[in-house]
Amino acid sequence: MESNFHGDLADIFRPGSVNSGDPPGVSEWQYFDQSDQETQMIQKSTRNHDVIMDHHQGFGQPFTSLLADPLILDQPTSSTPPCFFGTTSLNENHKQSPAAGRIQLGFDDNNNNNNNHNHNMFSKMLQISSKSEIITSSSNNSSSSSKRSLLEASTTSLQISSPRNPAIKRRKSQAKKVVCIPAPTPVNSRPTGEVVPSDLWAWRKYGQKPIKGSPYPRGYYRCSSSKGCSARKQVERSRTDPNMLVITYTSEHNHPWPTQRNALAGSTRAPQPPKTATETTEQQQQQQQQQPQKESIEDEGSALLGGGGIQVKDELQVLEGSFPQGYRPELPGSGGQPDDFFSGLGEIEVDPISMLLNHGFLGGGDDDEEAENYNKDLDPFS
DNA sequence: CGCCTTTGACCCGCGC
DNA sequence: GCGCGGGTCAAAGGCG
Repeated sequence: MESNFHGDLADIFRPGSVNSGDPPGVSEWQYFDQSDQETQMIQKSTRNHDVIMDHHQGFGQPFTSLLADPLILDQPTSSTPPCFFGTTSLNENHKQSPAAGRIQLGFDDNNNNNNNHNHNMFSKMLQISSKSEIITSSSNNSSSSSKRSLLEASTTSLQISSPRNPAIKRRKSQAKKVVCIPAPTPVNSRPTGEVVPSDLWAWRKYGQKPIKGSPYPRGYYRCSSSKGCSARKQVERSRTDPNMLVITYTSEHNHPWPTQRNALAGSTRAPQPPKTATETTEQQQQQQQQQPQKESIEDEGSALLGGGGIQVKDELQVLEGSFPQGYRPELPGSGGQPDDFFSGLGEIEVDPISMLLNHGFLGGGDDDEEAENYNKDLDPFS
């Protein structure tokens, strides 16, 4: 696996069979060189799921550590990853352009499971191919039953393709990684309406643009954990499924994990438009529940990116152990509030500690270097 | 004070 | 070459 590793954003991985001792579907990774992606179209449906991800620290360790991200790896109670992790040089994954990559959402387009985000955030998948459109499995020939079977079979299909020209020449053709995560449901959302699978980086929103053809704007974030860090990401709702958020990572973090989130200073507030400043939490919550589809993505993005809010900061302190290096979904009922977090834990089917243990992050794991680093630097229990 | 979000303007890649 | 549209900049204002 190291032989082909180029160390660039194009290097992607999937569960394979490399390491031993890790939980099934967790340890074994194969990487794909982007140059081969065009011909190495990955389309696989296995009892385990395919996850394509970055091997090195591209986009920061959140990706690197996805090897151990409980959201992505096999869960004892869930079998499909919450989203797709892949690399694409294409800017507009949604654009139905021949040059764009193709993302296929493998979940039921009828949103039959949308209400199950709280309990099965992992029951969705994406496919990427060389044509850039997001299509749901329902748009295929697959019947709803077959789709259901697909989910219930705990399979994940994934297609990845490279851009026509693997060379990174221009901004729009930069290698990117696209992550799709379930958008919040009203029940699962914070008072401001956003889900908080925030990673450990501090992100600062620097722009937002309406995207043509999409009713949802796209938020632009850059890493604020370190000055000069070029890591960026974009957050937008999926057009095909508003319940999914599409996060596109660009560039890499050029700094280690932020052990102290000084960058979050001044961000200890939930992002709220001025008009809602006087609203009570209950009022906001009611509004979110009443109009969940109308909520703007920027709030979610802010939460996703750790862009602000004391909720995020506190969660970082609490959740780092549970979701050490990847995304941390807003837990059911947590509302993003630290006080509610543990109540939300009650709905978790898997003990976070167990998850850590299972993934080798605490104690008995392999001498996984990242796990060690985690234990040193991020383990709140140490 | 420092960092945040917001938002209009500007830049620039890309297709025609 | 032109225009569209995505990406970025930077000023303004807010919050802890």
